[in-house]
Amino acid sequence: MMADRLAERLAGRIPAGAASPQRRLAAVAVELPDGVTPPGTRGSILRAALGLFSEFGFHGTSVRQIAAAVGINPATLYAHYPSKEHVLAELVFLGHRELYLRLSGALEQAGPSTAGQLAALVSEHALIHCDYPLLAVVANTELHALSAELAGPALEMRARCSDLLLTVLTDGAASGEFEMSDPVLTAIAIAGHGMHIAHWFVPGDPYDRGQVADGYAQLALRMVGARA
Amino acid sequence: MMADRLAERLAGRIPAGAASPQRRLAAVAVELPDGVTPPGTRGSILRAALGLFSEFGFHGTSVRQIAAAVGINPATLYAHYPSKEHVLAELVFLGHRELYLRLSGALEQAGPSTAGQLAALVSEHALIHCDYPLLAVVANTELHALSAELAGPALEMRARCSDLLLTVLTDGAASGEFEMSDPVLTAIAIAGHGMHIAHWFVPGDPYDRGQVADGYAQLALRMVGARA
DNA sequence: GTCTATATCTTGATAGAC
DNA sequence: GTCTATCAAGATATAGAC
Repeated sequence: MMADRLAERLAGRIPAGAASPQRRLAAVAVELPDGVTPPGTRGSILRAALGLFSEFGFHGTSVRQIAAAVGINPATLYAHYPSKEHVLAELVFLGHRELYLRLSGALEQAGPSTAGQLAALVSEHALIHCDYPLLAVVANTELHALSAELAGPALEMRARCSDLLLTVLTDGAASGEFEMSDPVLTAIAIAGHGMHIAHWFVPGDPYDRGQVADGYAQLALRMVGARA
Repeated sequence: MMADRLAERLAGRIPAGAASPQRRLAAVAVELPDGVTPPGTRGSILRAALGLFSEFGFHGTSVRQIAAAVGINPATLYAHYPSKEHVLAELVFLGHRELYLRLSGALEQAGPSTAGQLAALVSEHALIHCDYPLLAVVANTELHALSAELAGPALEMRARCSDLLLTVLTDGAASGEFEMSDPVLTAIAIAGHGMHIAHWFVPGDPYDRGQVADGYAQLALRMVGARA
């Protein structure tokens, strides 16, 4: 089976790449969605912080490390951001906004069947976590390091994303297209899949993004008891 | 629907308890498995560190904070542990060992049908995350803060746990009891459910631990295409 | 905007009395 | 085992020259 290597990697017996087996995520490429990276040094700071925060966490990363990764003096960072926390806040918000935009876009393009809508939602959810695993890990696991004020805008986006999924599930249950013993528990389980992907996915090893999206969409349809 | 409050909480509109909505986990009770807590001050340190690490992370918690929570002088901690990292290492290992012990125990008590074995494994996996959410969060999200040497024993336990699940899934696929397009991807998705529970579960709000275990077992059986 | 230099504070960990 | 006292390093952030 081609996926044997992945099973071994997930069991911790094969580290992804040359890294240690207890890394927080398997991916390495530092990438931000198109059109959202600020120009110049500000953007460089954001990308460097993304790489470091995803690997070592917010509290495990110092301003000096970020500056060194960018190739600037630590003091220069403060010409672009008022604090280290504000750098994290921008990343966390970017991640959540991108998620909402892509999920709502996918839902708009889906047809009228709730099964199709669910598949579109779950596929897109998987794809964004394949495309931006570092951003997803930072947005999700470092959100708690923000003050309530700085976390607020991201939480608003998160709430909207939850609503999208829950609406599709309850619609499907109401129309009889789905058959679930507990729509909320099912929604929770499906929503958890995306974040998990960000931790283990490495492009083409052994799956590509499309295979992951299809696989999880199929699983979700089974979970909701969609009539085949 | 009774679970509406949970949906609202997960969307971030109702914080669990009085805490901030961006907490890393919803639970609050600091608990360690029976018979594993060291006696005296060493045990108090472990419990205090568990509460703080789960909330603020390893790098977000200082030795002084741990000592203050225990009611001892910071220097006293070093009479029981050689470093802060060693406190974390003990927690991480305890969590992983407990998981392996309970999973393998559940599997031994299950009958010969692979569907029953899967249900037993998934139920137990859910239950332990309901019972010890703080320990689960620390064991999983702070493992990366350990050196390779200190993380090793926990990783060994983790590998064994992965094997248990993957064996049941491939057995079920071989016997025809299950029907999956991709057993590895399915195993990954099912394994991810447990950790997720540790983040959102609060006893009785609105589910009790048994309902969560049953719900996830049912979902897993659907995911593997078990013949009803 | 970027730098040098530094203020101020907190950190993990140790020495040594009791 | 627990304390007081403290060290040395690293943290975030600022002042001010260019």
